[in-house]
Amino acid sequence: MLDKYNPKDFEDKLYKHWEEKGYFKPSMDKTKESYCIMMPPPNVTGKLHMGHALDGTIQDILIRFKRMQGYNTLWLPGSDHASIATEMKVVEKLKKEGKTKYEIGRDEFLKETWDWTKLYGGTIQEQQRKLGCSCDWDRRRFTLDEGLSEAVKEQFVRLYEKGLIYKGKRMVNWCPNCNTTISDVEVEYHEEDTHLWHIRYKVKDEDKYIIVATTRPETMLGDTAVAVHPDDERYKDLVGKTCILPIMNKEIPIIADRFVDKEYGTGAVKITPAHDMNDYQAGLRHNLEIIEVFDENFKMGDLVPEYKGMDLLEAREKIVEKLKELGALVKIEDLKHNVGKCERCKTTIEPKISDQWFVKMEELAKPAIKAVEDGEIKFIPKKYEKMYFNWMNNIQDWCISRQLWWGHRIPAYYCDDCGHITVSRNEVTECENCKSKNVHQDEDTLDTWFSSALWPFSTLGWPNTENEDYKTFFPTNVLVTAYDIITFWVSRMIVSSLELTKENPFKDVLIHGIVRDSQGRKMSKTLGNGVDPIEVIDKYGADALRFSVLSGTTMGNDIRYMPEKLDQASNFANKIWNAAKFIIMNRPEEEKIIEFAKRNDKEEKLSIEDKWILNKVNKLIKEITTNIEKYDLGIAIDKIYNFMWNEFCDWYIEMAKISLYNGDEETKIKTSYVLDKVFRTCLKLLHPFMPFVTSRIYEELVRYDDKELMMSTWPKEEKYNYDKEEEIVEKIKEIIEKIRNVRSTKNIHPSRKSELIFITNKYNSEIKELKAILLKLGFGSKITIKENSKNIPEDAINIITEGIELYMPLDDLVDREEERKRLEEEKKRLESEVLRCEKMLSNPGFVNKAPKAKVEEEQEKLKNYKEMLEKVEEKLK
RNA sequence: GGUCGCUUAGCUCAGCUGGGAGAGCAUCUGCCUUACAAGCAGGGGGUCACAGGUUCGAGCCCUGUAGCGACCACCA
Repeated sequence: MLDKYNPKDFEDKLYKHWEEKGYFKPSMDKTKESYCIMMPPPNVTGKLHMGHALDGTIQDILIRFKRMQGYNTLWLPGSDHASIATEMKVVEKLKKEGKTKYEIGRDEFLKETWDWTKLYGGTIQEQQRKLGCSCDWDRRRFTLDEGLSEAVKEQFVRLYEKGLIYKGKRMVNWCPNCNTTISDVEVEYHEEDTHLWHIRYKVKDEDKYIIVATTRPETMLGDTAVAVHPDDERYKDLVGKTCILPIMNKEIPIIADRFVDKEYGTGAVKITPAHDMNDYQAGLRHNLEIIEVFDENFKMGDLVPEYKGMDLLEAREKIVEKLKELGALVKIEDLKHNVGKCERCKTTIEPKISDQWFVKMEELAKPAIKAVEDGEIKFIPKKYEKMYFNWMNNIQDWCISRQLWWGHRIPAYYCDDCGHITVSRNEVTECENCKSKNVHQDEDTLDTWFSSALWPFSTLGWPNTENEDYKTFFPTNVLVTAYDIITFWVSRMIVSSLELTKENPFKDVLIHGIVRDSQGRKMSKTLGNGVDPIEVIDKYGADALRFSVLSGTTMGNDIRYMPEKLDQASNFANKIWNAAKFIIMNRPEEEKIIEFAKRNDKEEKLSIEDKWILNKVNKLIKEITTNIEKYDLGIAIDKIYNFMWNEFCDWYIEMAKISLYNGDEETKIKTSYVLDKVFRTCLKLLHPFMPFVTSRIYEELVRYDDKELMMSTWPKEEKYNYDKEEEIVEKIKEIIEKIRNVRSTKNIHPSRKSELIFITNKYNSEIKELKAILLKLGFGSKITIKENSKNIPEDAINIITEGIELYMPLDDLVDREEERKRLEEEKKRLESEVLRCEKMLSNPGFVNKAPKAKVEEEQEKLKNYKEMLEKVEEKLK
């Protein structure tokens, strides 16, 4: 029995039950088409945030929908080792204990980290369970699992053997705090107030100076050139000469290079190849010496003994002072400057030259671009394809090595004797070149994305492609994620999959937006404006949370978290809960309903309103199915909401009360049957969106079989022929609404009924048939049907609609003056409608060029408006 | 700087291949009608950012302007 709606009473219980029953597992039915989604793996030690809640809800809807449609569905969950994030947390923990990772050593550190992930690794999964995610937990994977680690090695070795992975000296972003390389996409730029120091370098053997502008005077010690733009008239005669670097008193060349911006600063720039990306590139072009100014800890090196060991900012001051002394400092300009910061720890990024591993991307990108161009992989919404192409067409080589311990260690082994590098799937103990036993493995690990790029297939056992899961579920169907990782992740999955499996990893890429706070700001730890989905679930229930992140949204657009929406959602859950209570409360014995359902002549027993609601829910099935297939989830859920609340509860249940309260036994059974059927269909359509409340209610409906809602079949459209009935009931609804409107504006108490006098020759029998409904919902005391307006009390309220005219005698309650005013306004309205139609129809362009149906529609409207207008005018005489 | 988006009711957002502007919340009025006051019934409220253009017809298509946002690149 249903008591009061309280999600806590059943949500956890139901989830446990589903899991125990094994409902989340694929059926592995060979006769059925498979449908597979790989859940984007959250950080192993992460906590669920609103983004996950949205992402999980969308995927769960798709999986539950396809499961009900009979597909062999797999939704595979898992987690990501998140090298930097996790390692930093453990480093912090060690710091609190007064230790560093170097002190305890690599093995001990990894052990600590595994313990850490085991301690916190289950949190997010428990939270996903609370959300209702129907994923197959037994198949969950972790990027550092044995199998997945094999896959990572396989990818590395294959790409290396094809010459697509290389080791190179490159200028990389170095975070001095994390002590690791950071990829370009992990650098955030923040604007800072700083200065532009103008320093003059004396041109050798001439009485001229060249003035350079720099934001980092401390790097000048490592300058190996000064560059100007080749077309810059100011400096043309200096190119090819040399100048003297102050402090160092060293001769450096003046070169011309196109990368220099003539307009910026002085148009002349100092070149420090060791500490600036552009300078490094320029250095390569001009064969400049690379002189490092800093040591490996980013303190001053020993170029000038005086500064050795100094902090960079301190050194900057000293050097500026010194330049002042030397008269080399021309001026200091204030400047707002974008400084690269580490995304995680916010430390200023230093460009650094180091040995790194790279993946050559240009060739790999080509088939990945083509797959999307050819429509084999579709982005939804399509606009994100542009983002993808934009990235892929300007692709840079991917730096995959990280100076971290937590992750997949690079399977490259160096020979201490001959320097040869051996790359292998297996541990190497002997140099393949010189057979020396003095080999050691690369100390670095691989970028986390290098392993998550394999997620769609490494999780299914790849490189073993002969196993059942791989054969059944790969390629997968849809990838669901937010737009912010299209470049990091989606693009790399497509690349890796096409290279390694020769298949597209998925068919559709469903992109959703980001959940923002109520003021539209990104939710972030530093702002402290994050909303904990678990707190929301505790307060409103998982169904409400799921509803609130989807209702009224569009795929790809950001979503603002609005607590009011949760009220709407739980009100809705409560509403259908109460509708269920009503249906059950007034229901005859179930057997009688089941028996009725089996009758061949049951259609004959149905009333107009039964056929109306059946026809409407039938159309709804089609619409919702199409909407979900097109990923229009926000539209779908709002349509179900609207149908259940406004059509089913507000209209059909109110109509059904008449039969249930006053009808005979057979009518009651018939009505209960229709209530059950329509409501059951709605629950099925709603189930993917709000799985808990729908399942709980479904248990209480008539039990035709033992199937639970989530394992029941998705409703199919019936071949009804009830359009006429639908039209009639809609007409009656229109009349009832007009009656209510008039009564409401006149403040007539509901208890005050009136006679309803209809004048019609079109809807005669229908009015008779729907008499009880008109009386109840239209506050009628009696219904009379006439053919003309003779003998009707003069002061009766008059309502005119297309085909039906209605009079309500309410003598003492009617103010004649007011009633006249009301009719005047109605007249005005109709006149403007007539005018509008006439205007359109008198436009030859419209009549000649618009589709015929549209023209006829307008002609029909004009006719009806004119008829109604005549009647109103007559009334006003 | 490049690319992509957004601008619709007081607020948050929908609006399908162009054919009379919608929802939720808020607000106002009237109702405790035996599923639900977490409710029922009714109402008010919009120059669809601005300016042009295409079209018989534009919230929707094209061009431009303004404001906001995201991503990429980069600023010596």
